[in-house]
Amino acid sequence: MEGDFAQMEDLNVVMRERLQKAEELEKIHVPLYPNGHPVPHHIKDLLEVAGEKSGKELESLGREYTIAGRILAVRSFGKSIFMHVLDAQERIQVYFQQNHLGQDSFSIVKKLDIGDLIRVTGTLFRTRTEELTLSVKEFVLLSKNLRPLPEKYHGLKDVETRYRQRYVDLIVNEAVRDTFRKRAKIVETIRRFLSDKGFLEVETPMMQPIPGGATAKPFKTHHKALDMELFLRIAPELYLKRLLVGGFERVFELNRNFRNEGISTQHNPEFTMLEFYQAYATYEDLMTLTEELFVEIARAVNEGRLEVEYQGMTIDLTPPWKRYSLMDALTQLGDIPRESLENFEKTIEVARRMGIQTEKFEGHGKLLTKIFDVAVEPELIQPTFITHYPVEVSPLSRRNEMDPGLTDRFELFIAGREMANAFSELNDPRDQRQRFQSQLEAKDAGDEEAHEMDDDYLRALEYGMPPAAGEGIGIDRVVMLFTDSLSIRDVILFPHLRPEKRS
RNA sequence: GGGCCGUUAACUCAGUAGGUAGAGUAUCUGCCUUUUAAGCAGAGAGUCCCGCGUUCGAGCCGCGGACGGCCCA
Repeated sequence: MEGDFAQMEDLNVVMRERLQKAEELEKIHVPLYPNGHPVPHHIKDLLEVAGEKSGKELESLGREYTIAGRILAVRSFGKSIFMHVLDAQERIQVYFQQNHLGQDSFSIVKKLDIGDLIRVTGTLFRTRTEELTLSVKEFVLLSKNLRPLPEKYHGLKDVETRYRQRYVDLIVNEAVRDTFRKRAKIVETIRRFLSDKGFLEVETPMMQPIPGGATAKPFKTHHKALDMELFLRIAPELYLKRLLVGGFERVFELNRNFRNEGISTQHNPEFTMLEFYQAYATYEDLMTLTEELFVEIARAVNEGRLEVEYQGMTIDLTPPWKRYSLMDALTQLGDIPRESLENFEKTIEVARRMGIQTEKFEGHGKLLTKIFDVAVEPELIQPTFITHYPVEVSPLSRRNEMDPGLTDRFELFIAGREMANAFSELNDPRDQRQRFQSQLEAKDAGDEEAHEMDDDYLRALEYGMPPAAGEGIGIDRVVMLFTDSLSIRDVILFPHLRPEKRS
């Protein structure tokens, strides 16, 4: 194997020296990548044990601990060496002394590099500056570093490198580790919240013959053996509602969707979505449930506080949140006179004046939402539900009983962004068929994002779907909110980037 | 897709008027047994993103391209 090292590319001077050092270690029978060295403690445990104990108290304990981690810093004196070691949660200083270890062993310590993974066993004490430190009695090199870590003080800043080599970003940037721990905590909280309420977690197809449940451009793929076209899902919605027909009354799925659209600070081609469906509930029930869920998340990751600092704004999640119908939002928050939105012609005029591009296939309802996106959405900093979207833009939502041109639907906005979309579900197969039909007409007129006809979904509805409400929540955006992240790429471990060019 | 900005040593960054590149960290050598951005002395390290052009001469100016960031659609 050792010969292969020579084949590693772009060997700079530092790497060549590390390789040489590694080979010297092998020559004196120090394995570079051994296994079978169990690690009974975490640094966190040592910090807990030490607590406020004085150096004397610690030394009188005399107890030995074994931890493992990555060397982050080395301060070497002639016959003693300090290092900082980082494990999955914490870091601690370790101290090697020649007269404790013996000359042979100490000469190996001197060959250790920043970036190496080591296991150390020793006792706790405090230095003159009261820093908790492990005095090493025994150590094992667990994995040799050949590629130097970024600078210890400024760390890794280059955004491109941080995304491409997230492993390095995670090693050197504590805040990044925190963000992804928080992300995990949020996901865990959501799962527990729903499962406590009797929701069943399910997995439905990511590869779908008909991409449905949302209006978006799909990714296309191909199944060789079946010689058929498949699409990566843009939403799990229609499958989850088939499960309501099947008799599960509460289901959820928390997983990836794929949309073949532009990339921005708000959009990654694959993103994580929660969708849940509850039989016998309405969209109004889900507004309350959503408030509850966000409170639960805040309790878990925001030290229980309902005020979240986001990009200099203070967002107050205390329920109940404001509610406006789309039309009220346009007139009251957007300051657009109601008369000028009452029909298609007048609304086109408003859109033109605001510099909004319109397409031939877009009707009155679509225009209203486009005006909303420009005039109202960015202003919705505090959590706000916008309700009663037009049927035209809601092909899967139940009609409002008072006004059949509108739907029993809401979207949730926080910090000027859409966070959730929910509605009472359309379960009348006759109406659903007509809605699909008008989507097909929009498609023929050039709307690439129009919904497809899905005959099996209609067949399912014909068996009878319980009245229900369903909701989708963009998990990446929720994580952005709670981690004060400006870009979606900061909450996705490996965001999509163009391929690195091979030099 | 459009606009603006960026790309220089492994990392963080300087770079004079256009005269073939510099610091700190990291690395190596020497000294050093409680340091912590350890210290002191010395050394090595570059496809200045790529290509073409202007020029006696380009990291720097012009054009084209790649990748990335932010904003807009």
